[in-house]
Amino acid sequence: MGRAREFDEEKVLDAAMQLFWEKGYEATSLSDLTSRMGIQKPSIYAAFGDKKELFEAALRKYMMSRASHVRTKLQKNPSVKDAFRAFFEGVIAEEYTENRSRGCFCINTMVELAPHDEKFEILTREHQMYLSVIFQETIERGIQSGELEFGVNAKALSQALIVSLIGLTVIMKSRPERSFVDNTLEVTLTLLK
Amino acid sequence: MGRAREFDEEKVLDAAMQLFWEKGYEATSLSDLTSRMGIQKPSIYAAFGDKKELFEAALRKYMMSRASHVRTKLQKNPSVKDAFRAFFEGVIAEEYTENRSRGCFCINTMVELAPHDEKFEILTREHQMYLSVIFQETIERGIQSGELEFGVNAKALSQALIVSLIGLTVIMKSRPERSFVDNTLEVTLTLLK
DNA sequence: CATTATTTGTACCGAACGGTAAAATAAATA
DNA sequence: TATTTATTTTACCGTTCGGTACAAATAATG
Repeated sequence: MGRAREFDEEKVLDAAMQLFWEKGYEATSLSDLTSRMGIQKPSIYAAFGDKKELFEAALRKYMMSRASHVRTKLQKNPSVKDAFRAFFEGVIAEEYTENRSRGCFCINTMVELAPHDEKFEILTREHQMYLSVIFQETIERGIQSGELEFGVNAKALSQALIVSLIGLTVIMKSRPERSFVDNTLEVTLTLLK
Repeated sequence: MGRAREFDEEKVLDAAMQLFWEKGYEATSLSDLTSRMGIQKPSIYAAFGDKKELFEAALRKYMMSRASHVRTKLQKNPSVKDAFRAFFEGVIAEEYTENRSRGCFCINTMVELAPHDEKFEILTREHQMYLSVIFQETIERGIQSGELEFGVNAKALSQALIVSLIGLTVIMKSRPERSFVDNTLEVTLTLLK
């Protein structure tokens, strides 16, 4: 019964995600969204609610796919040290390949919205904690395999690596010389020694 | 000749700085600014130009005072390790003391504007590079005094510390448990051996 | 085929946006 | 004191904002 929806909900949500990711919440207008999503405002409201709810849906979608990507990448390599190196190098390469860096949607939101909106404070914090657990599991795998020393504090170390990842992601938005991030990565990876 | 200005340019610029620092560029309206600065829009335009120019002036003022504060803090302590620890702990305490964290105005701008405005890409990058030189000089002082090993790569290490500082500042916006940042700090400081 | 239920496009809402013209005000100069 | 020059206040500009009422369009149901 009733007219069938003409758009793919996942497709248009993905378009909204890209836009919010690039421009942030405030700087993205509904008119920007209708162009990019290819549907009109009433369709957006019917499917996702108001602008903030659409933003939240887009952010959740990002976080899901991001966490899964991180887990996959870290599990791919039998060596934990190599896995972290490859992961960080991948993040760096991505930013330096694209003409303009998008960084991380979650980090952008942590800066723009978390201090003024408790919902996003919680949402972004939980995502970072989740990533840090993925890091921790990887480190524990390295301890188990004997690649890392038995005495390593997996939790603290994983948290420090998350913080470095955030710092790297953020400073790359200012396009520092490549040597800056390369130096940083080398020093940071010595924490796994 | 002519009517004298009734407001203190430094005072009202400082008020604008606080506001932009808290809310960012897009989310701060001219109406917000007139309330906080205590002057009307034409006075703002006469003294500072348009919204972006006012923002830039506010950011420059912030960066100056920030760099000077960092230099002072690091120079105060004869021990380089203690100096870095005290500095990082100060940054952390500041965020956890205030009800809502403002973070760092420069970092906020790096996230919000640097990817879409080359002027702010350069401005924020140069500030971070300047801070990293201050870090580097401090580390070199530690090498000279014998507190740090002679073989330490002062430049790379200072860059890694800057990245950790950025990461810490950003993640605190999501109000993680105190143990998270404490762990991170302990691990990060091991880089100074 | 007529009815019903839903989505679509259009057109519009009041409010807020960044920015400015112009008159009123006040200080310094002549 | 009259004039000049700059600043302040007020009122307003056109545009865009997020959001919605409404009617045309379209699909499934009876």
